[in-house]
Amino acid sequence: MVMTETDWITHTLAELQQAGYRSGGARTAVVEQLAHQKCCLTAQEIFDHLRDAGKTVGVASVYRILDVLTEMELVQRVDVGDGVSRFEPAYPSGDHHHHLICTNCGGVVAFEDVELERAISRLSDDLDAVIEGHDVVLRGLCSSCKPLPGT
Amino acid sequence: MVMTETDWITHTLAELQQAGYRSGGARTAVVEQLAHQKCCLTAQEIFDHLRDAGKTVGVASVYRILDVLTEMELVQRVDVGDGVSRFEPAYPSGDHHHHLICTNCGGVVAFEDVELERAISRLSDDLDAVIEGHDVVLRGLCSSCKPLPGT
DNA sequence: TTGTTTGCAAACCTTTTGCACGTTA
DNA sequence: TAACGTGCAAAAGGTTTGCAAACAA
Repeated sequence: MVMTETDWITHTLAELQQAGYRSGGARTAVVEQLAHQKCCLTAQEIFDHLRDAGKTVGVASVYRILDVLTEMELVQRVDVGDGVSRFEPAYPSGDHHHHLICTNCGGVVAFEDVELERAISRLSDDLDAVIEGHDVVLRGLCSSCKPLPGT
Repeated sequence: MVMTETDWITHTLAELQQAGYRSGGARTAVVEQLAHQKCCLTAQEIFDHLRDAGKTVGVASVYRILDVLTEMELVQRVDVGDGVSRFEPAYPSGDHHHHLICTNCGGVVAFEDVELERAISRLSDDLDAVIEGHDVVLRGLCSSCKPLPGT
């Protein structure tokens, strides 16, 4: 069963309410914005999009809201190493993915891989640790930027 | 064959010279500091250590030097997602490792895993991309912080 | 009414840049 | 001597905090 954008919005707002948060315009706006662009949004990007849409939301609010959402694991923070945090909806089941950052065009490509996940979960035994989460970031040339074969 | 700290210092300074860089006090100091603490040093930490050791090195120089070293792949930049870049010596052969960040004590544990590397290198085919590098960051409880079994 | 949410502006922190001076080859 | 390396201070991002006004329950 796949969770749609709308489902995620509903689910997220419900979780917030259940956790005792009151509903507020800024929070709803940020949640909706996140839902619409599934992958890797900068706080600044969210802020800009909201402003373009005519909603007056302070940057600070965006950060505060992202903080709450990340804390509650409703949103996943993605760090690709350029000093800016990105955020994307965390779907409760499945849909666990990682990112390839193109060193040429700067684009972000999402991917998922079962073998990779398997290798990581095996690690908790080897490391004698409790793994709560993980991030994998690949750097390289995306399919559009990679040289053609034979050239 | 294992490269020692001293080897790495020699190797790094030689590479710099070969690349046309002149020798300078700050650069040597940073290289030595990096060699002594193999894992994950913050620019600020390097700066502090050097200052404690009585060497007057500007923060800017530390950043500039780390930049050159990273560019030349003599140093590896490690980003664990807390908004601060860390740096560690990059040993030319083998010694490729990743990090577990303890969510309790903030400690950094290095580890390496063949399966993980294998899964990642397989990905370049699946993704139709040229993978140049990768980072894996695990978050969880390190062996000292994890709850005892049965409690 | 009471405490939360929010926008604004200022503060913060890490990193970068400008520039004059010291150093290396 | 000419160009590079360095330290200092200022600037430049991204993110956080303080606070008073707006708002939900």
